[in-house]
Amino acid sequence: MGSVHWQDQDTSNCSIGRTWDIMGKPWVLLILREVFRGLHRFDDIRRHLGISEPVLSRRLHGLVEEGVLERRPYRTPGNRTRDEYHLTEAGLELFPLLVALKAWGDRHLAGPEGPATVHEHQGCGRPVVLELRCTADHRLEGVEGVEARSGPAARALARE
Amino acid sequence: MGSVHWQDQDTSNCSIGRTWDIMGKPWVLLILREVFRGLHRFDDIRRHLGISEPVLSRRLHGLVEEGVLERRPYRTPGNRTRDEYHLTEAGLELFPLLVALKAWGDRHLAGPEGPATVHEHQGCGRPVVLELRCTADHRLEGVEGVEARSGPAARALARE
DNA sequence: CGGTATCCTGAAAGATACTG
DNA sequence: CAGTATCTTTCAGGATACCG
Repeated sequence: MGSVHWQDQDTSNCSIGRTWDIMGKPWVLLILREVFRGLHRFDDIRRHLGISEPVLSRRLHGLVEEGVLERRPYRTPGNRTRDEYHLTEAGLELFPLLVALKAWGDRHLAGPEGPATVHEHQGCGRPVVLELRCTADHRLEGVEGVEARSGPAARALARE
Repeated sequence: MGSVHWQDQDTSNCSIGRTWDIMGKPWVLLILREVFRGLHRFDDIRRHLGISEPVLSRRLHGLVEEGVLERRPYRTPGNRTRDEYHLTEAGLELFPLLVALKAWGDRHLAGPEGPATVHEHQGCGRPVVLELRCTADHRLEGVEGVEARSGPAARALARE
């Protein structure tokens, strides 16, 4: 069978689209930002974001189901145990996504004062940046130099 | 008190929120994915995504306005000139964002066949990856080792 | 405090028809 | 081909009330 022409590929099975199906819902990325910042409890997140309870509840459930967050029981003295929401291994791997979002915003949308938060390498104290490189350790300056090719799961686009 | 619609919330002080205000709208990232893939014309994008014309039109206008895309006139023989949509400098800088999205999806949501597209370093042929490092060139393995601190534009959270 | 159930509402996606 | 205008409809977020 002939190879699929690159522009006729069906993108519905694309990883960007799939990830987007989870992360693209309203509030999700903002919720994750708060969890990365160290907020783990329902009401803390709710108050910081100004999100309504039902939506926050729904989103947290969804993220637990997707394996991005996990419940972790805790109890404050005198109260029954409750659940905190923490990032799973998979969730922690979303950090670059947030960094990418933040980096672009810092560069193109920041106010005159600069960013509200900075990420530093602990100990070293230098700013953290995202870098594109290949596995042979060549640094890439941007999209030029990158070639997109059909992968194993490429499918042809259905004709109309 | 006037309620704040979720898209009008005060994200003005956070780069993630600001970027999200643009990129978080439905279809936007998928549209950009197509443009990065080399699709530049209205109908091509429309057919590949299955998006409705009014929405595509609105999104393209928005992205032009935000400085992410620019119109570039072209003409096919015998027809009047039309516009293609191309990434601006700022738009090209969104590439890491798409890579981050794709990388996470490849790792956590891919089917058994693997990814539908692969990005390679041109010439070298090795896969392209996104790496977190600090400006002193220390490679970071993830969020551990990253310290988030208040930046110049930090503001206190308004009391309720 | 940490949610769930219900209802209401509005924004925005899609279908369709039309235009240059 | 590249859109715009209009209309309909759906869906999801917010308010509110309530429960363990």
